[in-house]
Amino acid sequence: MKKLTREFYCRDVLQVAPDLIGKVLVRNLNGQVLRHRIVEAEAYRGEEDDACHARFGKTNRNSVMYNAGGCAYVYLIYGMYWMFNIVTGPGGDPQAVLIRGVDAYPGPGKLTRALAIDKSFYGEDLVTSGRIWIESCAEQPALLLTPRIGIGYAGEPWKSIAWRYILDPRG
DNA sequence: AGCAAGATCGGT
DNA sequence: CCGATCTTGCTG
Repeated sequence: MKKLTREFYCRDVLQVAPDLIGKVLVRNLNGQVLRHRIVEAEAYRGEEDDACHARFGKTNRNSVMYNAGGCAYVYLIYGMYWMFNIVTGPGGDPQAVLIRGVDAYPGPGKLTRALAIDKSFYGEDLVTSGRIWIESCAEQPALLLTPRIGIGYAGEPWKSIAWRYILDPRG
């Protein structure tokens, strides 16, 4: 189990997002180390992606998406759930992977609640952080692809593109 | 300065 | 299907 490096995250989001499935999200909660396998993720790719938070350009909320890969993009949705994303790409182009589920906690709002991830993680660097990072696993598991969830506001083709990656339950 | 909508979830 | 709950960013 090796901690993922900067190079892993600095690739295009369409390479990183599927590669994150099966990897282990590690959270050090005041000395208690929680480890969970990532089972669901989605890619958000650039200002031209009509579902991406950067579709209107750089704003205060999404500014961290323009960083080089490896840091966290955390935001509040519906006034009560924190969404945990990982920025990808070489920098300059806003990209991020939304972590939508881990083994014990399916659902993006549930996993942030269980792992105590909140606004204080905005911009946290997963390459150097001592409280959250990701480790590699033995082998790349089989995946299923579907369109992204909860982005009905987006137009075509963005609404229908299969940029949601799920661990294949059949292995 | 005001307001509508949101990358969700849990209970009817 | 609907309400909770509050930040964001668009519009005027």
